[in-house]
Amino acid sequence: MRRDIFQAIADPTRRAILSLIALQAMTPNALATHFDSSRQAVSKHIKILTECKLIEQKQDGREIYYHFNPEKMKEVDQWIEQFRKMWERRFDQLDQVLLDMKRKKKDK
Amino acid sequence: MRRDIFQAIADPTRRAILSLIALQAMTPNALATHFDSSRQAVSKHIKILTECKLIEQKQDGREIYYHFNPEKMKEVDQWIEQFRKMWERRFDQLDQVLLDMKRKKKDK
DNA sequence: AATATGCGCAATTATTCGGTTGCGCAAATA
DNA sequence: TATTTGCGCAACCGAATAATTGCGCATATT
Repeated sequence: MRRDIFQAIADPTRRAILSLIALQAMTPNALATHFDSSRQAVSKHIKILTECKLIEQKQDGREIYYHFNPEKMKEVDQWIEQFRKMWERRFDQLDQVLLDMKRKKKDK
Repeated sequence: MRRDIFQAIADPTRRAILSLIALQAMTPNALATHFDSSRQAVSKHIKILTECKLIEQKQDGREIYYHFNPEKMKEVDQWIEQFRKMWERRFDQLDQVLLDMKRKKKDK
């Protein structure tokens, strides 16, 4: 059973769940109203998200509120980090091109 | 056939391929030497990465060099963006706590 | 020209995934 | 106390995945 964050956010429904929960903690039933699939289907997604610590539960009577855990999402950000400099560098290069164009224009 | 970036980076082998190619464009054979699985298995991953534009091919004789496309990876970063403020806010709160502690210490 | 190499494609297979349905249990409500 | 409600768990099913194997086709190399 692979249960890492990348596999967790691979599913569009789970990404939607995360976006919703990030705004406000919700119960499985409340979440399910936002989707076409059944409560159980949503609950399965919730289980996966919980197992990889992207969300956390907090019992309140018979209701369970699921909260978003930003710290875990950081891990994705950290993986992206190795590539970030590449598109930023490309941006710098574009800046350079624009500067060169300006210079040429001035030289005319 | 779902072919979005999130599904593409869900596989650990594909993530490794991306990390390697980001450093230097490579051929399928060169890539395959880094993994236990066969060249064909690696080629399949390459195909998926190509289909969702995370990498691009450049033919050179009978060899095909695959390059990393940072622009596409940006899309993941943009999705993460909606959560970033949450862990940054939490960081701010920690700062606040530290400031409060300092103040209390001074008051003593 | 004959052989070797690099590669993509197609068929096959075992495993995983996302979904539904049915169940049982505890908490709320009548 | 009887019923309803919120929820997790287990069994099952079809579709998708990841990997292997075998093939054919170009481009190099001999």
